[in-house]
Amino acid sequence: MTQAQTIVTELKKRGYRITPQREMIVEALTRSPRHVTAEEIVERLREHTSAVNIATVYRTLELLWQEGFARKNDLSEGKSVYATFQHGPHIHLVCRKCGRVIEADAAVLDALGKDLLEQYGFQPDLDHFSIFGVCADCLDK
Amino acid sequence: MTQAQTIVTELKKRGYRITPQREMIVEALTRSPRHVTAEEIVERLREHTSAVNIATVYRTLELLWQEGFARKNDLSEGKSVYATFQHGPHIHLVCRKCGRVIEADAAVLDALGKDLLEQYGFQPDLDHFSIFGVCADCLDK
DNA sequence: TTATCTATTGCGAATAGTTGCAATAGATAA
DNA sequence: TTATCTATTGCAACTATTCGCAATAGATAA
Repeated sequence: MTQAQTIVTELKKRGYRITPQREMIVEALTRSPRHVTAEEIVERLREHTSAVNIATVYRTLELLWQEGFARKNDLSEGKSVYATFQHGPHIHLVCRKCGRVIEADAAVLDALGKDLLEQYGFQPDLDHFSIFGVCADCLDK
Repeated sequence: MTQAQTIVTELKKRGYRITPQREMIVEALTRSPRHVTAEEIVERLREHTSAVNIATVYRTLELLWQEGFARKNDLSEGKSVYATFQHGPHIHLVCRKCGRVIEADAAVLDALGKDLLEQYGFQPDLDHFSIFGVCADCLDK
């Protein structure tokens, strides 16, 4: 069973209807080795089939995010990127001076995740996570 | 010397030109007791003077953020909010299920900030910070 | 003061993402 | 199967934000 099939089955179990559009979007997302934007998903689908409307792609990605099957990430590039969990957890350190994105090990967030759960009962999404700030190069200047 | 004057003086010292628009935007931002959107700034300014263009407001807020005089925050409400440092540090826990925003003490991030600086030379902006996840109520369901 | 240089503004167009609504089509039960 | 209910889609309009470019106006030096 592919990852896409697993997700679709689980969505159905949760009461969502399974449409060809949703199947194709989930398929495209799970096949992506990296983060993708909604626009990229539409382009990829256009290669195989008559286009799926971009509003549907946004709605489906939002659904997948809400249901915990995808990560949503704002890299401050003016658009959101989405991904499934295939590639290992990591966080993005985004420099607000030069815009550079450093990939850091998600392990630095372990303690934070534990605290938030214990103190606030809040389960944070801590992989594929963005933190804004100033990078080493820009600090020197 | 007001906070607005301090910021404007410092901007000038860093080589930026001081325009009436920038002065008014900084003034409006520092007077705001809460987070504000670019649109709210424009409305506030319209009360006193002929309107400042919204593109200028966006550009100025971006500048203030880059220079470290303002926080920029995405609450996943479809718009960014900005604030200065007058009100104490806190973080937002945004539930991706119900959209609820919980304000948490920024102290939970102290250890993280230290780690990022030591391991990556990265100085993160950790007050007025958003973390997405699932809140206690939605976890129960 | 005045001239000069170029950063900043305003405008309108472009991009990213969302939303209301009527039409379509999954899912369920008969 | 077929009918029914309503979730989902597509479309077009709308909101938030950015960008290119010509006009304007701070800052500096003469």
